Amino acid sequence: MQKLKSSVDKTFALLEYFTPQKPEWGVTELATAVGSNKSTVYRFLADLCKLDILCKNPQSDKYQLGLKLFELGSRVSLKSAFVEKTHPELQSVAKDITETVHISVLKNQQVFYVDKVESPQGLKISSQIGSYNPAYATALGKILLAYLPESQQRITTQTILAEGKVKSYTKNTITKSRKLQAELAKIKAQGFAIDREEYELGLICVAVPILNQDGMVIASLSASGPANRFEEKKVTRYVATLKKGADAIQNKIGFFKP
Amino acid sequence: MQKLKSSVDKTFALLEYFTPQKPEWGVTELATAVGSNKSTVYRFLADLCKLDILCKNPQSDKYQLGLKLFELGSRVSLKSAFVEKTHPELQSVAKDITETVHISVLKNQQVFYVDKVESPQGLKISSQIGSYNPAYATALGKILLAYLPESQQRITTQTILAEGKVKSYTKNTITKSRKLQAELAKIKAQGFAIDREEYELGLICVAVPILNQDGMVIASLSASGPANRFEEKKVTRYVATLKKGADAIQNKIGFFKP
DNA sequence: AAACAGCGTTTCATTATACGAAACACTAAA
DNA sequence: TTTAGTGTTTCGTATAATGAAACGCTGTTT
Repeated sequence: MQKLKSSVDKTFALLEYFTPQKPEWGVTELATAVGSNKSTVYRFLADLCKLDILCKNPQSDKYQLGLKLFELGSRVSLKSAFVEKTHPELQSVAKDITETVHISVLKNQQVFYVDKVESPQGLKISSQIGSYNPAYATALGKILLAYLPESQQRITTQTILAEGKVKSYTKNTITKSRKLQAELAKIKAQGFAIDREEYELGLICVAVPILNQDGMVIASLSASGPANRFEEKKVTRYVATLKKGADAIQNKIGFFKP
Repeated sequence: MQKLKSSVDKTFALLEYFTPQKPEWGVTELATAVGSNKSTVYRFLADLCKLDILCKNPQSDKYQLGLKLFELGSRVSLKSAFVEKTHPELQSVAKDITETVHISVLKNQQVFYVDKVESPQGLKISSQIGSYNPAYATALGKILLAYLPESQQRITTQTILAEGKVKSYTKNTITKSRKLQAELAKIKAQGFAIDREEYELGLICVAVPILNQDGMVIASLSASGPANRFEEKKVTRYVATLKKGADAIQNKIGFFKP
């Protein structure tokens, strides 16, 4: 918190600490976590509380994210213009495939999870709407990269694979530029991407692109579940269902500028 | 913007201007709207843009709410702990009734819309998740008031009906304290609330309470649609379906502290 | 073409406000 | 009673926010 200059930066740096993993903070612990003064943090929290951006959990007497953020989040055009229209399609795809279905966009060279419909089955992957995952290690991400215009794809993959930025999540993770390029070419040729435990062991994911009327990729749609449920013959059926869903979504949203 | 002291206040005061009705702002127009200096507003917008709280629409070159807010909104415990669990129930109720279904909580003595599932029919009401409506003029709100503990109900209704705060939205809107008290008593006796064009002409809404294990009301569930579709005999069936849905939700969420 | 008007953006001296050390008020445990 | 841990308030100082003005664009008007 010491290097950030503007109050705006400081405010949202504080809010970033409120994660699903640690949704509640006391004044002192947060102050030590951000390396800032107790009274400074207190004033921020108190101000944010007055605005309902934060609120105090009466049980624990600690601060947590408040309803105002929920409201502002609902106002984001992505939410109101996109999710509300596409959600029913996700549902019908999820119902058909009986695996968890995600829709994502490329944001800051990463996969940004926009919406999901969970598998009705007990064993399912956990994911957080509004969170990020690496593009090169997921089917959703590889689709988004594969369908990028050529020049943009070159720049993006270079940035992503820059030294020190790649991480091998599993033994299957693609970390070499050569291999990624070949993979992206293959994906574009076949029209879908598959992630065979490249991000998490035991997790397989199939994804297809969602294009706008100009043929630009704007999002990707996926089904994911435990590896043992994803037999080869099922994949073909899943891809077909996903493609049908992607088509329906394309028709619903018409054009869209992310 | 001139009276607000802290930067936190100023930041969120600015964000409040980005509504569904006016989701995009230029620097100059926003500066004049808030009555502040152009460069001040510019710095705020630029800072917020860097953080993805806002982003620039490439088409219009104006600012709009960004993905970071979407992310933060998704992190609010109400969203992750409540909506994700209750949404499937809303769906099955909506499917059964074929009208738009809402779930709401009482916040600042108003009805706060937490989630909705829209009617599949063409003619349906429009509403914004994360927005507020007056409690005394809606079925959702009247339910929330009716099931409040007696002492709290007295205080809340007094505050709500304080001079100058009540507004007659239609000729049916309840604005008199006496009448509201009688209505709330009736609602609690019959177990559901109905709003016959009290908030908007042509709009009817039926609502039931969602209680926690201590018998405290924590939310309300409703079906709403055009008046001509809400015949008397249907209402009974709707109430039954809503009650079943409310029961299912109560079992799913167990206890909950709003 | 030149002048104009409308933006968003940058600059910089002034001043308001955010800052942190310390004190204070609680609560719960030793 | 002491101690240690909270959250909260105070107040002089340091710093970052402020607004007038200038700048650099763009498209329009003369």
